[in-house]
Amino acid sequence: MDASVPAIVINRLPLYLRALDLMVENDQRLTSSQELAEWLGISSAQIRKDLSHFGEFGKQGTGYEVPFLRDQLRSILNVDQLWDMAVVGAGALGHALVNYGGFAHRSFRVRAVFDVDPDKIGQSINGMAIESQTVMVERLQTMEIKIALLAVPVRAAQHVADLLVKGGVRAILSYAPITITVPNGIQLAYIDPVVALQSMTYYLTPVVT
Amino acid sequence: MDASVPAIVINRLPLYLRALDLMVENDQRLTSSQELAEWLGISSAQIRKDLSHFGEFGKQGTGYEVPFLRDQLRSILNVDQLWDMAVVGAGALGHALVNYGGFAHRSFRVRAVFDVDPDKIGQSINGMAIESQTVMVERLQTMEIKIALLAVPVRAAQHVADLLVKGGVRAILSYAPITITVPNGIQLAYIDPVVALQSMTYYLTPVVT
DNA sequence: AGACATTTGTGAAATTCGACACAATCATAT
DNA sequence: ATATGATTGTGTCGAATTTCACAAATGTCT
Ligand SMILES: NC(=O)c1ccc[n+]([C@@H]2O[C@H](COP(=O)([O-])OP(=O)(O)OC[C@H]3O[C@@H](n4cnc5c(N)ncnc54)[C@H](O)[C@@H]3O)[C@@H](O)[C@H]2O)c1
Ligand SMILES: NC(=O)c1ccc[n+]([C@@H]2O[C@H](COP(=O)([O-])OP(=O)(O)OC[C@H]3O[C@@H](n4cnc5c(N)ncnc54)[C@H](O)[C@@H]3O)[C@@H](O)[C@H]2O)c1
Repeated sequence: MDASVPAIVINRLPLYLRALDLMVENDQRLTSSQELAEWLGISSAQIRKDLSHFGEFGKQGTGYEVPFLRDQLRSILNVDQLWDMAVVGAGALGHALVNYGGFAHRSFRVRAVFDVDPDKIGQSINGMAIESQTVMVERLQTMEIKIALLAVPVRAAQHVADLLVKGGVRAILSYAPITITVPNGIQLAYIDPVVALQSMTYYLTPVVT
Repeated sequence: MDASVPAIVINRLPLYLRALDLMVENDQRLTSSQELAEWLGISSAQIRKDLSHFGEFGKQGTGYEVPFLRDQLRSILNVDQLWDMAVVGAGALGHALVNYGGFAHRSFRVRAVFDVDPDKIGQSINGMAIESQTVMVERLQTMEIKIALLAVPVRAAQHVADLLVKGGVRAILSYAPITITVPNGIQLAYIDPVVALQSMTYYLTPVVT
């Protein structure tokens, strides 16, 4: 039970939770740090140490009760509630995100979509109307949306991020491949496939041509 | 010039490269570890240390020549060549990936798309025909594709990954939210927005209802 | 009941990583 | 020519992180 748990530990918890979700789906009752470790490709000691920051969840000689540990992790990560999200940018990626069926059972749902393109505004995706960016700040506030997925072009990303913060958003997951600046206390994460790819090509032998 | 550079260092290099690409676009000639550090939100010493693993690229009192450093990073990361990629799974996400215009100028391009759905096979995305998964292994080999983007449902992910490896693919970027097992030497990375979101909600105050 | 096999939680050791601080170097101005 | 200001590359150290290893606890088997 630490005062402050290292971010690197927090970043692993969702992976533990993901593995546990799968086990619950398969009606698996018990697991162990070793089983989790093998599945995730890390050491069992690390898993035990990580969990020990938050309490004692296992039983010696037995391991962990899967549904119990899952609930504990959900509670720790504040995903024992359903979080409403906004998607900004109703382009190719925005469409995929709004239609994505993988959010709901993992504690998130898209409740609003915004764009600037007049041709797109008013259209609907998955039964949800695309709203104008001009009403975004106000809508975010009234809907009390705290999380946004940013799927706009690079040139608009910082501006939109500023508006999101103005609308009361507290966490932004940006798909735009550019560094964004947000006030202290606002959570920010990036998803950039090219960054992931370029880390892998380092280890690949270049193609001889 | 180390024998083996820590993976954590390698993972930062693409971020440096991304920042440098932006500077090149703005015709900026010179930069410094300090400027890069501010932009990326890390310390300047870290950037210098990271780069020092590979050589001396800067000039004291001046900093780094932007185009030169960019080229060096490209060379280090093996992205001074264009890598061909396959996309597997022509669903919502697969479509967005195939249409994505952000790969080309960052050293990647999608050259093949595979799916199992008979309704989708034969259709084309962005001028590229969706091919049957039954010919995938063979096609990967003849096209000498070494990188794949995995955008299939969870239940198919491990099976498709096995096929990719059989086809000679050496690096897989999986969007399926499940752990995949690959042989030693095969690069594997994941993109899971929910994992990113759940790390952020840890820091958010739960909504009171 | 007692022996045995497991597995947790955690101090301690080992390792990895990042921050600091500064000599060396370069450009520029006077 | 010299002084000045800026910035790199790196040795050193402290902090952060991971691994080790084991006592304690639990369930099972005979
Ligand atoms: N498509 C992909 O697979 C993919 C992959 C990785 C990253 N990305 C990134 O995600 C972002 C979106 O990609 P995309 O392929 O969907 O692009 P896109 O061009 O298809 O869509 C962008 C959308 O954003 C809207 N937009 C522009 N300015 C806006 C603003 N100020 N406010 C609200 N909406 C605005 C546009 O009208 C458009 O509908 C880009 O930054 C891209 O680099 C995309
Ligand atoms: N859509 C998103 O924004 C999003 C976001 C994050 C992660 N994901 C993940 O990406 C994957 C794809 O998501 P999606 O929304 O595009 O789903 P989707 O259902 O729209 O598309 C999946 C496609 O994969 C094809 N497929 C199924 N089995 C296959 C096989 N064995 N070989 C080849 N193709 C096969 C299907 O025919 C379908 O076209 C899923 O694992 C999903 O969890 C999607």
